[in-house]
Amino acid sequence: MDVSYLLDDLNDAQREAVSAPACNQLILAGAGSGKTRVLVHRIAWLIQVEHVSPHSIMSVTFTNKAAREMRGRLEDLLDGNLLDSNLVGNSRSMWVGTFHGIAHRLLKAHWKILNLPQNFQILDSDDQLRLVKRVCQTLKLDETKWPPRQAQSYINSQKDEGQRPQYIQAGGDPYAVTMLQIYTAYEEICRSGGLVDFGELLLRAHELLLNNPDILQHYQRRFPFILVDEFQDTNTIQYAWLRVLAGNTGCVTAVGDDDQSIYGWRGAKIENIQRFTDDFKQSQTVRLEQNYRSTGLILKAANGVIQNNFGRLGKELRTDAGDGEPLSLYAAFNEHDEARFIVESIQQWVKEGNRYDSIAILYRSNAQSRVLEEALLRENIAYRIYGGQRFYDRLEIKNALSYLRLLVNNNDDTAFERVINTPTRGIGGKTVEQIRLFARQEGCSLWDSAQRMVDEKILTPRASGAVNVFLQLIRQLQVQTLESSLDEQADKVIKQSGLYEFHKNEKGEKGQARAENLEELVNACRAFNPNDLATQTDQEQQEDAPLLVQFLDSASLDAGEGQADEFDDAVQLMTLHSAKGLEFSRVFMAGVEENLFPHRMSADDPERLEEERRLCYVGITRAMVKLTISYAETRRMHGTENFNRVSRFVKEIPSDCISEVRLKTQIQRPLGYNKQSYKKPSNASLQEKGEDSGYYLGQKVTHAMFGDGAITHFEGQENNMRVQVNFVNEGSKWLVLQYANLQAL
DNA sequence: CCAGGACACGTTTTT
DNA sequence: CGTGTCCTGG
Repeated sequence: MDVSYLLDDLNDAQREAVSAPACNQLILAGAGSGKTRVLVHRIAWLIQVEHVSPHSIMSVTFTNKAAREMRGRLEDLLDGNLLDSNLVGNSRSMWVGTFHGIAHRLLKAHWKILNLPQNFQILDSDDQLRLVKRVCQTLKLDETKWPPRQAQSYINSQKDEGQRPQYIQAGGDPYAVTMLQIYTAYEEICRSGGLVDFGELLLRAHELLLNNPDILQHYQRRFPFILVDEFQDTNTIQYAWLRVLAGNTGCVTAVGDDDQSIYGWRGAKIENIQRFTDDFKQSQTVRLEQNYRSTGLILKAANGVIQNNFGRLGKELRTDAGDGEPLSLYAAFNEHDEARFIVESIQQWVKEGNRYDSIAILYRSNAQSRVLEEALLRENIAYRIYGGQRFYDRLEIKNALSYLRLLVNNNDDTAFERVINTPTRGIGGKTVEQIRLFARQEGCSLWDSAQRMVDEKILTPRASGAVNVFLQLIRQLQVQTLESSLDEQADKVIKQSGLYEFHKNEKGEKGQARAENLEELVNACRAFNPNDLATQTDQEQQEDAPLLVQFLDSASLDAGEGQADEFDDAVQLMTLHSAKGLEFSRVFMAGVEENLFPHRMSADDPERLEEERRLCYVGITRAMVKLTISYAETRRMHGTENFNRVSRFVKEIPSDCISEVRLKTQIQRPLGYNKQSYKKPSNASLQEKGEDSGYYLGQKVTHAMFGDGAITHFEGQENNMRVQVNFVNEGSKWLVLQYANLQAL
């Protein structure tokens, strides 16, 4: 059998990883080093050379997008080259999915032993927050003192750490005591209502294996080969689950990059990748350091920055490509100047024959996008913002899905509450509260409670009528869509419930957009094919659930990225976090200033600072051809002017990689402009400070080394006072007044 | 029900 | 400054 296609076109390190005889393997894959390719070829190698049945392989990712890509590329590779068609068919029996998707599947298969209802509901973070709010109300907690959001994140981080409430020691700490109280009550509601949040999926999947030796043994035999992508992003419970599942016999291939670990703040443990070789015995480590994405100078800059981190597993990117253009650094006066500069550079780049969609503008925080958008809008440049609200999280979509969920299961209280008065049908909060109360008394669902309150005439005639209309509507839809296809079903539901009209009539462009999204949902239903799911169905599952149920489950676990509106040729705007995994010919990193990047909140904790540095490394390595870094000397944040210095990360870039962009015209900042922006500073006026010093804004001065210039900013007081001077020949500089020895002109 | 005002808040985000 | 949330009065 000719398997050369599996190793052709790979470099030495890649070949070593693909053909490794070792059981456990850690693949440290630098940015742009062909990671997915290696992973896919490794799986194909196992199947074709090691004769591992696809049935025995599990491949785990973090996002559905990654899972889909993995399966797609694997099928492409195998379809073209596998002669044994039996194996091709079998490749579908491999499990490829997200941690959550696979956990969900385990819970679905073993619902009985887990004491879950067969049709347990998945709570997304929105549902979860509503529930936490209700718990706080029930416990009569002051919402201002104990914000439900905080409680929610407490619960989630406890679950990420594998902590059940009964094992948490609150001690005498009133914060911990209250949080624990909420957690405990929340969990009780979830248990009795058959509700499972995202963290619970992982926690239950872990407990399932831990507490049931026979089930564990079954899966250990079934999956002797496990591959995990983005291993540096695993959290405590995911790592624990993997260790249990692998046991002493399973072979784990972990692919990741400790230098790209940027999700510590949501529970990811970089330690997991660092301790892999200790916990998974006799593993071999392969480093993929050859980069196929960026020019030499971009990589040199990236390496220069990341080498300032301690405790790295060690890796240095290299390329056969030439140096390329140096990085550019632009010191803007303020965020508007920065945006203007970026837009002009974009226009220039496009004039040189490049497309808009080869460009990305990356920033640390979402708030930065507004000014950039305005500048793009002014010049009529199409742009797309990544990572806004996700499709299945949108209000109108959640409403539509709630109707569908009610059709499947009348007793779905979360869905019931959501749509009983959406669109408005005269059922107010008081009526709903009564229904809720009665349900609690009788220990029944909201649906049953509502039905009985109508039947037994407990409600006022008016409320009763309205509630009955709602109950009838749902029943009617149930009957009418019995024979319908999924998309017909969705279409009928959104139209006949009045949801479509309701959203369409919302004022402004919002109505239009929401109506379009609802139509898009129908399209998504039409396109839905359970076989496309990254997690496949197989014989172990007793019987296939109805299509609608499968669709709803997949909607709960998938952001629905495909449904986002995409422009053809647009500049891409996104945070540095959402840029991970992507690449662009031309990258702008904006707002690279102290206090913004690294963010103020991370600056004094060394570990968090290192994570910021990794984020910077991620940003730099997105660029293929040209990287431009910019920062603003003045930036308006939260309504006040901030004077930030260039980020320490810029100083970590070797100086021969980067060239500073000079202003095209000197005295770019007309003094009137500056004065204007200083008209309304609050009491501690900067102008006053300036006057204290004997200098004034706009003052022409001369400096022994830098020549002539004009004062544009003041900062600090007395001995620490610094002034910013825009020099005719040297550009703008901050100087400590005490030492600068300026001469007034 | 909804418009409008007071008020709080202000990294990063997937499932 | 800007946005989102909550509350109130019509």
